[in-house]
Amino acid sequence: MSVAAHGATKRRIGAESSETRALIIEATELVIREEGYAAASTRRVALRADLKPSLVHYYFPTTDDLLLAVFERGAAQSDTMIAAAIATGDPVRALWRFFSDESRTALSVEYLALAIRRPAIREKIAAHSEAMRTEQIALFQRLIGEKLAGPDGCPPAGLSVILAGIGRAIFMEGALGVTAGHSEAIAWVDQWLDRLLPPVD
Amino acid sequence: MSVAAHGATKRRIGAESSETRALIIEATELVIREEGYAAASTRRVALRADLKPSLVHYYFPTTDDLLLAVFERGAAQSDTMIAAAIATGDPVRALWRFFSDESRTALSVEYLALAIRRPAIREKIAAHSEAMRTEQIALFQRLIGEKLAGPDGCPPAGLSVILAGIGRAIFMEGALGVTAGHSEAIAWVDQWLDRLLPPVD
Amino acid sequence: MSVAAHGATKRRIGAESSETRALIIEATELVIREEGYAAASTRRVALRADLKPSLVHYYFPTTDDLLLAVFERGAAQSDTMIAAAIATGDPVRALWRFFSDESRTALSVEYLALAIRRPAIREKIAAHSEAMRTEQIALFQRLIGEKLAGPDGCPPAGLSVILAGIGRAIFMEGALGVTAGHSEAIAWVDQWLDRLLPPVD
Amino acid sequence: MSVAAHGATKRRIGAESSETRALIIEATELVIREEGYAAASTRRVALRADLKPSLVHYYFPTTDDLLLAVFERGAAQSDTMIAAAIATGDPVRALWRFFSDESRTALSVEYLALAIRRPAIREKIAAHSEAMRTEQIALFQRLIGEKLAGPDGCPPAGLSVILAGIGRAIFMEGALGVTAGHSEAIAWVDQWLDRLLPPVD
DNA sequence: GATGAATGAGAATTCATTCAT
DNA sequence: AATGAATGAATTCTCATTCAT
Repeated sequence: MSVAAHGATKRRIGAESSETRALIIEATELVIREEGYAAASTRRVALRADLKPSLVHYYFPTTDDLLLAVFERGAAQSDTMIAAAIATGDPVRALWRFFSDESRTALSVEYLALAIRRPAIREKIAAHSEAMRTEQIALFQRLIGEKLAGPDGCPPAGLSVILAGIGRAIFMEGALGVTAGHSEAIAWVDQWLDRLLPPVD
Repeated sequence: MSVAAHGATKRRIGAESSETRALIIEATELVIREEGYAAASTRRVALRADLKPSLVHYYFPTTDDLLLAVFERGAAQSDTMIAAAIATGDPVRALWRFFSDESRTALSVEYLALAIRRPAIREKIAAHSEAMRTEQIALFQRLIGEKLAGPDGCPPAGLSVILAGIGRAIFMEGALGVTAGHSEAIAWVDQWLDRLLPPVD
Repeated sequence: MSVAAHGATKRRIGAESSETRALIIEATELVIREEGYAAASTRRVALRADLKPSLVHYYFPTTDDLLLAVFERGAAQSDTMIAAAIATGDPVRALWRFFSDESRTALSVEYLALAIRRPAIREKIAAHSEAMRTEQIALFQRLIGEKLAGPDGCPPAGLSVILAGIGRAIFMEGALGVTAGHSEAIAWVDQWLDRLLPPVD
Repeated sequence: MSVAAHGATKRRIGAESSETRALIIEATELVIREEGYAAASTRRVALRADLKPSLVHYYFPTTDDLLLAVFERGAAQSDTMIAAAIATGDPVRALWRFFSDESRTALSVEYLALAIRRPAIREKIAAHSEAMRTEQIALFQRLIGEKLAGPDGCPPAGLSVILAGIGRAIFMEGALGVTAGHSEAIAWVDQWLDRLLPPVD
């Protein structure tokens, strides 16, 4: 995710490497996580980071700049986690676990809401989602490509959508306090994956 | 305390039937749909409805009151659509169609985001989600209860979560412009349902 | 206090005798007592009286009309209490007791604040204060007129100011939580009155 | 948590020394004096100071912050005046003069009304009143402590309450236009003080 | 690098008042 | 006698952003 590195779209004071910059991004993510994206204002971020509001603007001239940076950092972390999952001996199940309970999911819902309101960010989010999807499809292709023909089988592309969708649904409903059917859905996915990818013991 | 003869106890200004009231709710839903729930401010709603902001407050003293009314109307519409789906000869597939492409889904995502931030509304949304889920589980139980044992089978409760989750994921990603894997996921669900509930032709 | 009776200054719907009218006045005094005069708005009064806001305006076209009516009722009650005090065998001490702990004092502070903001009401309050003072001076004149010459003595007019002032000060400070010196001041007044008006036993 | 290096912890925007800050406080006091504490709104203060309302909020985030600052400045001025009074050769009479005609009294009544409604301010005002009282009691103790036994005598603590109470009453009534008995009360206090503290000529 | 000052816009309410029925 | 609807003004507060130092 070196998307921002080449940039300087307008003016980009505050080197990418600045500690203060990192502090601000960290604080922003915290605010979003705790109070929602709508609360990610210059003021509140500054308060949380124990910095002056002006300093936030010094590093991130516009709110979009800030939000974008936060998203990019989050996306990079997400990428790292996914890469780690893929690097395990059982990538599909590791991904499924990532989708269904990783704390990243909380943020991804906020980003989604954010995307609807901020065109500048929407693009980045869409690009990142697309890239993740493409990568996963390739992975699944390698791993279960030949299973497609089975009566139970699923195209790799579909599998990615299905796992991500069910995982996110469980998280989102859980946030609301709705849990009926969750354990059944999880159990079904587990068994389904067992059929698609018999666990090697 | 028989003082309350004139009865303003709950100040339900603007009878449920008021035209203006309906107009405001309509405008609010439009705003939410187009600009996200965070945009549902008195001002913007009034602008869209071509009314004075004060009038919006006359009918809905607080923003929560307004948002709640909008959600309730939407939930009622949703209920009607679901009832219609259930009343068809093929309720499961009708529901799946409802989940995956009904325009209601757009709003349901906004409501979800809303619920996370507004406790007053969260309760209502959670209650409604829960009720929908319960109803669907009962329905699926009746229709596919005996299929549970099959190798492909799925507990009714899980099925509700899975269909809703995949449908919502497809819609949400679609809103972002991400579509990879969607048709494959839809095709898979269709075939899966064919196995669970062989279509009667 | 039949000041308002002849009136009809603008329009005076809602006969003086109406029960609803009395209810509104009662509710307004309650609101003022509990939340201060600034809270005495049409809405809040209506809420407290469990009436529709419009009805309050029906009886009291303007807020000044309402506030005036409330003050007048309060002044009348105050007058009654003072008359009762005077009718006792020991009018001066009864008055002193009235000044120093009657719940009326709470309201009188609010009315004072009110007077500063509402010229229409200021006049009435000033007139009432003046009348009370005049009446008391006459009373004190009758009772202690001859004491003036004593080394300890006090002109009747001054006595009225002094007793009212000390009483009000004790109440106002008490509302703040400041009580240092209060019991000493009260004791002093008691002894002073004993010297001015030896208690007849 | 050594993060707080840059230190915005308490966000004390606008150093105590700022000219604008002083201007706002000055304007607020003027508004309170002329229109009562309830009129001390952002808008009106800004108007009086010929500043934008936002700027007032920049210096005083909440109305309580503003009101508190104004009170504190006033209290400081009051303290200075009292200190000056005490420093004269005849502190009791100087204090009595301060109580009965200093323009500060006008504000102190407003503050009192304010204190009843604003808990945040109440504390400060109560603390200040208490401190003033304590200081005066000590002073009076030193000056007239031995007079306590006299037939005319008054405990120092009571004296403070009495002088302040009568002074404030005269001022408050004066503001309403009521003056009957004032000169008599003042004359009586003067003579009383002469007996308690024979003037040294 | 960093920061204080300033500002215009907008948000959520509250209110008094008017009017038509 | 009573009431629902409507409205303009005010209030408190939050925010993004600009600018000068």
